[in-house]
Amino acid sequence: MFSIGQLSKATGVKVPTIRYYEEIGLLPQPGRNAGNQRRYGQDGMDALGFIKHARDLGFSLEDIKVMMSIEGQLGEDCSEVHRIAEAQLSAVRARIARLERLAGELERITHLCGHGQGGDCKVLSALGDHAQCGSDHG
Amino acid sequence: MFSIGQLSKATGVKVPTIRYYEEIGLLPQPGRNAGNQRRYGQDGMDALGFIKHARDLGFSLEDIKVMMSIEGQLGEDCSEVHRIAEAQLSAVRARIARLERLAGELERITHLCGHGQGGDCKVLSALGDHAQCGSDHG
DNA sequence: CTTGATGCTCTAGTGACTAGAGGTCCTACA
DNA sequence: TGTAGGACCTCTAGTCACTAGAGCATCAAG
Repeated sequence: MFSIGQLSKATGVKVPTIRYYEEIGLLPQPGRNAGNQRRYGQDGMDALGFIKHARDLGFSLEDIKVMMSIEGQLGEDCSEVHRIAEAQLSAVRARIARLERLAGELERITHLCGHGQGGDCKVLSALGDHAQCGSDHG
Repeated sequence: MFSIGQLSKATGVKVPTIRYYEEIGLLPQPGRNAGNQRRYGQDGMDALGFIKHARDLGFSLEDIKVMMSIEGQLGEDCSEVHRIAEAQLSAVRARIARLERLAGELERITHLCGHGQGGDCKVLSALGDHAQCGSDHG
C-alpha cells in the first residue's frame, strides 16, 4: 500500500496533480485508511504510470480517458487506440512543421539587430510589419 | 475610423479577443462614438497588427507587453527586445527538439500494432510501460 | 421605419494544472 | 508517552489565452 506521496515520488507526478486526476475521474478513487488518507495498490501505481507516460507523449487527458476505458475491456478494440495514437502523431508532426517555420522567421528577425541603442529597433519594426516576413506563418 | 468588427476583419483577430486585449491593458482604450461603440484609428490598427504578428511567432502576451512598452520610447532599448526574441527562439528550438523525440516514439508505438482485435493491444502496453521506450522523453 | 447585423457588458467555461489557507494525521525520536 | 514536524486533508481561487453565451443597445441598408 502506497500513500499519495510515495506514489508521487515513484511516478514523478505531483501530489495535487494526482488528486486532480482523481477529481476529474481519470484515476479511480482509492481506498482510505482510518485517518481518511488515500492508500493505493499496484493497480493505482500502474494507472498513474500509464497516464504519466501518455502525457509525456503529448496525449490530452481526454484521449487518455478513452484509451484507459478501452484498456482492460474484453477484446480490446485496438483500432480506436491506434486511431488516437496516429492522430496524436500527425498533430505532433504538424506542430513541428509550424514551429520550424517560426524558428526560421525568429532567426531572421533577431539577426536584423546589431544591439544598437538607436531610435529604430529593427526587431520591433520586423514584428510590427508582417509584410517584411519571408514566410506566411499565422 | 474603424469599428471593432472592421479591425477584426483586417487583422484576423477575433472581436472578443480584441476586447480581451484591451481589458488586460495590452491595447490602449480607444475612443467611443455617441452610442458607446469603440472607434479605432490607424494607431490601434498598427498596435493590433504588432500583437497578432508576435502572437503568431509564439510570444506570450507578457513578452508582447514588454516589447510594446519599449516601442516608442525615446532611444528604444533594443537589447532588451533582442533578448526577448532570442529567448523565444531558443524556447521554440527546445520545443522542436522535444517534439521530434516524441514523434519518433509515437511512430514506433503506432507501428507495433497490426490493427488486430486480439486481447493484447501493443499500443496500450507500450504506453503503459515506459521501460519499452527507446527514448528518455519526459 | 423596420430588420438584421453588429455592438455592448457581464459571467462563466476551457485544459491542465498550481498555490494557498487552515486544518488533521502519522511517524520518529526522546 | 509526549511532541515536533512533515505529510496529508478539503476547499477556494489563480494561471494563460482565450471562447461561449445571455440579454440588451445601436447602427446601416432598404
